[in-house]
Amino acid sequence: MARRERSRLPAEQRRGQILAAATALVAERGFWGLSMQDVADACGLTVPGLLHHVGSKDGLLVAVLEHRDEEDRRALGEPVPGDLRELCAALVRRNAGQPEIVRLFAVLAAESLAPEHPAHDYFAERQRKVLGAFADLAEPALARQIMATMDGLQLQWLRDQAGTDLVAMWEEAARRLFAGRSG
Amino acid sequence: MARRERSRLPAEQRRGQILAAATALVAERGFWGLSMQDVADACGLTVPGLLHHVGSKDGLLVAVLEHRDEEDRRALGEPVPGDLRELCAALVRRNAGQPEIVRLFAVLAAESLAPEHPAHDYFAERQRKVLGAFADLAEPALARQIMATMDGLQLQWLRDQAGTDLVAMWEEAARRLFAGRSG
DNA sequence: GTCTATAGGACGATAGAC
DNA sequence: GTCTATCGTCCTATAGAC
Repeated sequence: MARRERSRLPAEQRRGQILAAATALVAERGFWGLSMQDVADACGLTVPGLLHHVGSKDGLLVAVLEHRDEEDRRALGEPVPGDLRELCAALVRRNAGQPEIVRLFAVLAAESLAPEHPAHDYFAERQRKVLGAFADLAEPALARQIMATMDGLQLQWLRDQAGTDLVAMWEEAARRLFAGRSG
Repeated sequence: MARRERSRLPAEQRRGQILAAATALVAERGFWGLSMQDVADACGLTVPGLLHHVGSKDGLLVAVLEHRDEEDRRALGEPVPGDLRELCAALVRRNAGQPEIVRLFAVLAAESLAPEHPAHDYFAERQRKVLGAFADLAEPALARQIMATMDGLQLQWLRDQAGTDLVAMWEEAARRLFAGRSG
């Protein structure tokens, strides 16, 4: 009866492991389809062991999203372009290198349209922020269209990842979006 | 012990009732989050009663999607515009009147990115068809951008349905998309 | 920090009666 | 066409030992 060897890790390190595993599984199944058992297995933990760290299933999702926000703040610690076209290009280049994260957000963004979804408020606020940031650099309608184009192209790209290049698709789209402007 | 009055319906009528209930619940929760119990309750049936009609949970999803395709074929029985800009405007006007259906597709489109999702192949094929149809009337890159814009604007619209007008958002976007053309 | 044990349900599906 | 009864599995969460 060989039982899986379990190691005792420092809390911070274990937390990182849990968030990585949960990110992958939420991207794959969404939140409704996520099972705490699967997350625990992926970490070599039992379910109560997992719950010790995150409190509840909802707590796990919150932790994943907060962790992403931290990473984003760190990555954009680089000088943020004041030019909207360059800012978008930077965002797209970054996303093209982390399809799993893009998928996490794509799946949760759709799932969380339901008002009682635990990430509903998070994504409502996120949309408000992104549109606001873009609208500081362009007219509001263009801001909406830019956000829509990025989201839509990402979905296409995730669906047939074989033969598509997200960055190239965006460059081509940007040419039309920014046609009547300086950049 | 008051038990819910249950009626015995002709199969075809019952099927319509089931598909309507399932459409609403899948739009709300996605496929992973859908419970056969909830569908059965909404129809005044027990779960085995429901399964008699749809075979399995996967079978129910297939039936919902096939039913949508039929409805779409019927609705576009109208003369289909040969002009891409007019075709898109017609699609958007139609979608603006049925947010629940738009949400059904938005949620399933994201969820089905996972290869083992029961609707994965359906949505891969759907993207192929839509891009193909658009590309018959415009260059391929523009076709991608148009589809992306429609999908992305719909997500924004579903998220803050309070104060946004899908048709107006699209018209504004179309002006930029079709800027260098005849229409 | 992680475990065992367990509570207490919900799940999808089947068998067989009516 | 719908039911009751039931199976076997999965689920989140808690209590308490180590």
